[in-house]
Amino acid sequence: MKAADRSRARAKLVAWFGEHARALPWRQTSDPYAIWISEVMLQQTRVETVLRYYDRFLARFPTVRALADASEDDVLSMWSGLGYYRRARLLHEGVKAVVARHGGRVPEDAEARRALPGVGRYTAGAIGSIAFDRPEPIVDGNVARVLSRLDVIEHAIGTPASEKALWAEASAWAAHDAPGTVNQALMELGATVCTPTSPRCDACPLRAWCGARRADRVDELPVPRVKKAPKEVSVVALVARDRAGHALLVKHEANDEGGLFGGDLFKGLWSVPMQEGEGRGVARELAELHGAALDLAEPRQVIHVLTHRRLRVLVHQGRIAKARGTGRLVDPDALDGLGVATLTKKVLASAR
DNA sequence: GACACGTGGTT
DNA sequence: TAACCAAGTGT
Repeated sequence: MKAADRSRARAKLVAWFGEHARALPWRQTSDPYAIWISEVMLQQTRVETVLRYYDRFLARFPTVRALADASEDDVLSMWSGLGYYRRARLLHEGVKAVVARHGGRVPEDAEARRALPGVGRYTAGAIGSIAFDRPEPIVDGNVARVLSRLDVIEHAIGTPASEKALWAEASAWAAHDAPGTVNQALMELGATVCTPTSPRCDACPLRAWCGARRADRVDELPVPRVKKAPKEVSVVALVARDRAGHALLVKHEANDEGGLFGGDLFKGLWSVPMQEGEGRGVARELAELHGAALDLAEPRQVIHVLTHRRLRVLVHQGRIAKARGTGRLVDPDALDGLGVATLTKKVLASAR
């Protein structure tokens, strides 16, 4: 888009945002720490979902120092159910780095911000523009869609050519007054008007400058990247209870055995013993490993879909007297305060 | 550069 | 209902 057009379009967009911006909690603050939290929570996650976590998380960890001083267990417990748990671990590392390197203040310097764990190009730009009013660009899924349509960018999303064009254009949009407002307005437009399907072009403040609309190609843009179908994986889970009905939970740590649960998946979270595989033999191994006795009952099935995997979990039941090692016996109805993935809750619910 | 990393809502 | 997708990052 030409600079003169962009200038008029920006003014129009900012005016539109002034009228139509949703009143979201992270828009009521200029605290860079609070904005950082919101940006990390919002990664690949819907606003409505984040609304259930944001205030609670900030109340528990109101400052950089409060979060830096917390245990990873406590951080993950407040993140429980939000998904992409590595975000929480990296955020925790990030605030610790802010304490260690920057005296507990989120750095205004762009390079210093970008160097923090869990702070990539997008998050650095979001904090910089929104909290510090610095002319730094952002490109998230919304901005990518808006700019792809506006400028008729035909390269598939995620390709180097597309990234280059989008960040260049986003830089031009942000290189003026009120970059934080401009950036948020671009995202808000993508979230509420320039939507993936059924965009409301009639209500769009930028329709006069939209190349896709002019060419009647709004539905063709942006060009999606090709995705592979999730692989189906069989998993055996063991719900072993003591006489009080408490179930054995073990902390999920990376190991060198590889396989589905040998990597970063659910790392640091508590779960019932699980192992890739199928059949009663695998269940018996799991039970033996943890000092439990396997029940005769047929396993229940739980389907849980991740981004790249479709998990078919067969939930076996067993009995146990005492937890070994780092295991703990936990009341399945009192999981608050524990970092637990939704999969674990589904597995426990299937075996009640 | 492709892939791993969660979950829930929408179509 | 299967597919898609939502304010990405790290390896």
